Amino acid sequence: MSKALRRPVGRPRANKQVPRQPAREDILAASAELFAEHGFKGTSTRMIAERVGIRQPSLFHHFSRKADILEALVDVGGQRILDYLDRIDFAADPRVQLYQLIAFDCHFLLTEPLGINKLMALPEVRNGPLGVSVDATRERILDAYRRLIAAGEQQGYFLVQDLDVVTHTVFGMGESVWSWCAGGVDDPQATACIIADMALRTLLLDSARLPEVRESAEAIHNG
Amino acid sequence: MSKALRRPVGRPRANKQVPRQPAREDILAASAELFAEHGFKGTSTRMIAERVGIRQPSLFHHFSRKADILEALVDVGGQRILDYLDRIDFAADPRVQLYQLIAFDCHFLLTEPLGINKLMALPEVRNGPLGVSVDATRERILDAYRRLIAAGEQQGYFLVQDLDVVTHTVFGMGESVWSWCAGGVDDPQATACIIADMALRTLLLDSARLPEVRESAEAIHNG
DNA sequence: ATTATCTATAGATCTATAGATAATGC
DNA sequence: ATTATCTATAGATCTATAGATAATGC
Repeated sequence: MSKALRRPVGRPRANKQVPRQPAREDILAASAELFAEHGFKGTSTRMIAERVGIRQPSLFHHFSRKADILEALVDVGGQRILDYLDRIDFAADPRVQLYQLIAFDCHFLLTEPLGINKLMALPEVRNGPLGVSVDATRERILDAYRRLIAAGEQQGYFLVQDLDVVTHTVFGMGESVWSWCAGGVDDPQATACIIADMALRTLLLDSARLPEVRESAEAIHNG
Repeated sequence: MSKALRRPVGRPRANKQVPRQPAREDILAASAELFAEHGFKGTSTRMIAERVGIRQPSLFHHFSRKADILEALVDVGGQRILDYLDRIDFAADPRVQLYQLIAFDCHFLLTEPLGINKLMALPEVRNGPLGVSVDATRERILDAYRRLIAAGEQQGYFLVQDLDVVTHTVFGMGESVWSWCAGGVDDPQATACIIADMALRTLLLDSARLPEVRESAEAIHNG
């Protein structure tokens, strides 16, 4: 008998279906979709439970408060990016590092299965009790962008009129994918490169150097 | 006696304060702030009423459903932009027209008093019953961007790798201001120009021409 | 014994309606 | 007479708890 068909521990579900993955995973996936569509307050625990295929109070066996579900989702999303930031080499060519950062950011947002990017726009995430940790994460990402852009300017590669405005705008170029890629995108890698290209053109004094920056970035990425 | 001190028609408010502007205006302003901070569902009619200084059921004298408040707010924001779109001259130099569109968009988002831009990110606006009209507005704005970018490419001014990706990203550069200008910005006009500059550099094959584009845009704007 | 679910429900909201009331306008 | 507010409240949620139950594990 395959393990998947074996009845799991615990009372069977009312709908008699056997879950194919742990309920916790199902809850997170269902909640991510619903929160993105209806907002946190606009999604009732009943709606989540219904999509998962359990009764509403059963949710509380896995998460003791509704807000904990949102918190778990946001944590997952933040961690992946923070891990990447730690691998940036701030001593290397800032043009190449920035290209890679933007491409990674876009690619992550385009491929991450739970659509966590959309959750970051929820007022409950930005202003709610989670606000503190989300803001800290966001600030760390922005800071990486800011440092790379400032370094590129100092080394004479970039034209920067106002560091803060430029940083936020470049950051926004990557983030903006979530607002329209809802249905996903054919080739996330290619899209990420187009956006990274555009971001670099925004900054480079000599945009003729873009091809070599792109090549270096891809060489390191693949090597 | 000044008109402001004269008691208005109707039963006095429980807090005994005399309103200085029509209740309807107060309700819209209070709701815009609260919706942006807590989301639509996360804002109760009681919270709105409290901020306005009236009792909760009194709201329904001005708006018969809570959703009507949100709808009124979104309509105001959309109309200003749509009016601008009608004034675009698609026969003129697309570089200049695009520069002006981006600058207008940013400037509007940075100065519009109710912060309506933030409301556009609410799931209830994007996916709710209002979705239809909001999507139509958004699509019309995107279409203006798309047409100008395509025209610029055809006339040999712009480099466009993928019209859709480029259009959304350029559009997103303007929109991204709402995510960080929460507290407002010192010089909205200057910020709008920096962002329009960046957007054009993203597209221009020959970025040395940017100053003349900017000058033309400003000349028309002031003329 | 342990686990994951179930049923039933308490208690706290939240939206909107009904009908009274206290002003101004004429 | 008209207006904008008020008080009181119905009816519909929604979150979370309590305690029962139906599986597996040993």
